[in-house]
Amino acid sequence: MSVRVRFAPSPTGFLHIGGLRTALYNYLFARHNNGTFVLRIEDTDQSRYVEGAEQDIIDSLEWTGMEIDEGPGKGGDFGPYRQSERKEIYLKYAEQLIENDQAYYAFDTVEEIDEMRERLKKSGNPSPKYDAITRQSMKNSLTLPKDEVEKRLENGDEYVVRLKVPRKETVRFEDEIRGHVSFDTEGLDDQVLLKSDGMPTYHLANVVDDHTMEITHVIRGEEWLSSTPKHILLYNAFGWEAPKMAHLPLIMSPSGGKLSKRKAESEGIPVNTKDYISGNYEPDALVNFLAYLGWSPGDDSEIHSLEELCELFTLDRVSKGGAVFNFKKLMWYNENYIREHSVEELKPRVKALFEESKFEIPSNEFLTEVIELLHERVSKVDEFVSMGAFFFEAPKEYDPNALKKWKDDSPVILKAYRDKIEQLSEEEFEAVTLKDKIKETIEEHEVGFGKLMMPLRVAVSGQGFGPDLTPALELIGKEEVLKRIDLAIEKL
RNA sequence: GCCGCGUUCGUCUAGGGGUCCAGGACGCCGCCCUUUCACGGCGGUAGCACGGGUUCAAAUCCCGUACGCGGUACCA
Repeated sequence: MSVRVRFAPSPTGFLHIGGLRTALYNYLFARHNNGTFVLRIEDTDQSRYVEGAEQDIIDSLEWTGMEIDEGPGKGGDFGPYRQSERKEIYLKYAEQLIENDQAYYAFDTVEEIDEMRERLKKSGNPSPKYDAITRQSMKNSLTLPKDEVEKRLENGDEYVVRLKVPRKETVRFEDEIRGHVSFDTEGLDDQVLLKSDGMPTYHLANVVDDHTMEITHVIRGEEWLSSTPKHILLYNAFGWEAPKMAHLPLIMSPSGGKLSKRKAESEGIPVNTKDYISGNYEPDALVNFLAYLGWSPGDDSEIHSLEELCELFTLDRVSKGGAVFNFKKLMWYNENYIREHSVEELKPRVKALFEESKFEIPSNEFLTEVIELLHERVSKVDEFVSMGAFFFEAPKEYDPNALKKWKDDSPVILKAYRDKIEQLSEEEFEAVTLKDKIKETIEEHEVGFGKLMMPLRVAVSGQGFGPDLTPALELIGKEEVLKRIDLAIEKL
């Protein structure tokens, strides 16, 4: 049987970076096995539905280069791929379970259930459940006379369908990542399968869909591990074979705990995929980084394209423990990929960014040189703009940090250099010559290289770091360079 | 509380009983290259949570403890 996996996010907001990794692992697994990657939208909670979330998910996947084989908008033989559009299917299966005495109608109101929990808590039960014991004293089709149940259903009374969880049984399953896992049903409650609004809960929908969509491997986050026994019970109740299960370690925040929006962002980590898109990160860097958060190919390699990752990925190499999101490592990946990309590849994106910032690009050659000069120095593609703005305009202000290098004798030395290069013709105003003049100047003043270099850099760029200086001067041009030096001497 | 899952350098990880006084990567530190900023190269720092077994031999297997994380909803 060919491999079929699904990424099944719920459209309750923008795609979380953890969700993206889950998608990635599913995708890699699918491609590695020549299988099918399905996108399924789990929109069964109408109260949490967020407009645009589904599109955000699709856009995010596309940005990273993951191709969806089946899904909403894409089609496929197992649709529809939105759970809200499959409502009748779940109803049918829920009724089937009731018929087979595997599930039952329950008419209790939320208040009545709360009351029951309160009561049990008071009498010393720390974790009251709607289970094999308590269901006997609740209002459901197991306790109510048959005709009353029918009457209530006919009247359109609100009800839910609950799974009849056996009282004392051990549910065992083999997790592809964790190995043998077992739970006692005693700790489970009679899971609601069908909500009173007619929508299925995640548990029912996911089991029905995974089965009817012929999913072979369920690869999802560890937060689902605890509900897996309910799912296994459901597969058994239907008489279906359960797919293979693989529970991924969670991505943690540097301060510990699940990488939640609030926590992550307070620690400087963007949490939504769209933040990485708008933040101009390299998609292949993010993918590479995410792939290695909880997985490794087992050798000493670090850099792999999506295609290579597909080739390398196997579930048995996924680690079990949670993985802390290491932002600096992401940035390392990002730098790496920027350097790997050629100037030509980078150019359209950099051009757009400059234009966004209202800089006028004099010529294609000019832009090429700017990119070349900065290529090895930027961590993120938008830094071409922040770091390279001075190619386009005089610094508006001087970085206070860089100004520490501006000493009392700086104006004198700088002035000397200025007067030297002023003698140069336009044609002579090129990097090598400019560098020679620097040498001349420092020799005459008997100072070190930095004594001139740093003030010059500050005067021209406003910063203490940046591209190779003399080629930058050449690119900016004689007139403008002289102007900036004069301005700096005057202002500083 | 209860249930479950985890635990190798600060972080991501390699490591399936001897070849491990534990390897790689990020970070950090130093040196080299560069009379600037970087890239790059080289080197260093630092870890098997703890306690008991099993075994000639344990990071590796078993049991406990601690700690962490997850779940415990008509949310997914």
